[in-house]
Amino acid sequence: MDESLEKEEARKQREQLSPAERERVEDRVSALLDLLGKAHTMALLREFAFAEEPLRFSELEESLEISPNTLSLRLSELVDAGLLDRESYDEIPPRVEYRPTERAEDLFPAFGHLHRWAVEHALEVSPKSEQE
Amino acid sequence: MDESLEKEEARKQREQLSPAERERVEDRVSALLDLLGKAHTMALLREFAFAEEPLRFSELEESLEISPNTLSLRLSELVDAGLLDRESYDEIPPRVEYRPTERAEDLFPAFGHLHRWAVEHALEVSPKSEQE
DNA sequence: CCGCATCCTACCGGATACTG
DNA sequence: CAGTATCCGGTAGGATGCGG
Repeated sequence: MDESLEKEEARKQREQLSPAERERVEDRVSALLDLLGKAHTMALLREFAFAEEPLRFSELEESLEISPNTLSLRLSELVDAGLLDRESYDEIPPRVEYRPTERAEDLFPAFGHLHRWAVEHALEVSPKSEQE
Repeated sequence: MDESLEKEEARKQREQLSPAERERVEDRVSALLDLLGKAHTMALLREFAFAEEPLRFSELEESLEISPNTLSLRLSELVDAGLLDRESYDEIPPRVEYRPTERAEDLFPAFGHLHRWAVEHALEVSPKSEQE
């Protein structure tokens, strides 16, 4: 079975890290998934993943259906997390632009992986007798 | 720039899917991250990712610090999602074993990707005056 | 040993109205 | 335009105790 092989490799990868490092990394992953698991975060990042242009508050507010309250919160979380850069121009009317950081760009391929997984597998949310 | 290249590829990948399919896939990813973002879920799956043996309720209850209530909930969510199989043996004392499904095994490499990302990048949880 | 039932609290996220 | 302020219902998840 090459499941075992993959597992082996994962294990090796993992053991190359010192226990302290390993914990730090695992905490990071948890923190990341914690963030990604919040409402709209993925949808938000998807917008940025496929946009060439920086995006503005009201653009996002429209294209996703999300209350300004929550949008504001999510955006600042993502900025704090270092996944988005926020640039505000002091004009009238005010203009604020968000763009993904390199760190976020590095993350997008990982989404690709999840995306690929999702093409073939789904979580069984609907208890019908459909898959496999 | 090969960021653009990656983005290009992602875009292509994405456009090969019909709009309907695309939405289904994106919903799946969201559902997945929704689940993974919940408390303890990642820690739980990590246990299974590195275990050769099936795991039992009380093992998990100890190795992670999690109330039986929540553990039970998470486990059944994962079972419902088709990521874990639950096998209960009618013995005395009762024995229940959980093991990852193939679908979960297919997911673990994606974790590897996130793991690798986390080795080099962290979310900036400690924001001081270090940017700009 | 496994894990559900119950209770209880904290926080999340939506709606709406308002300000620089 | 880009948010903040306020209110409020829903739910997540910890603690505890009991049942199979």
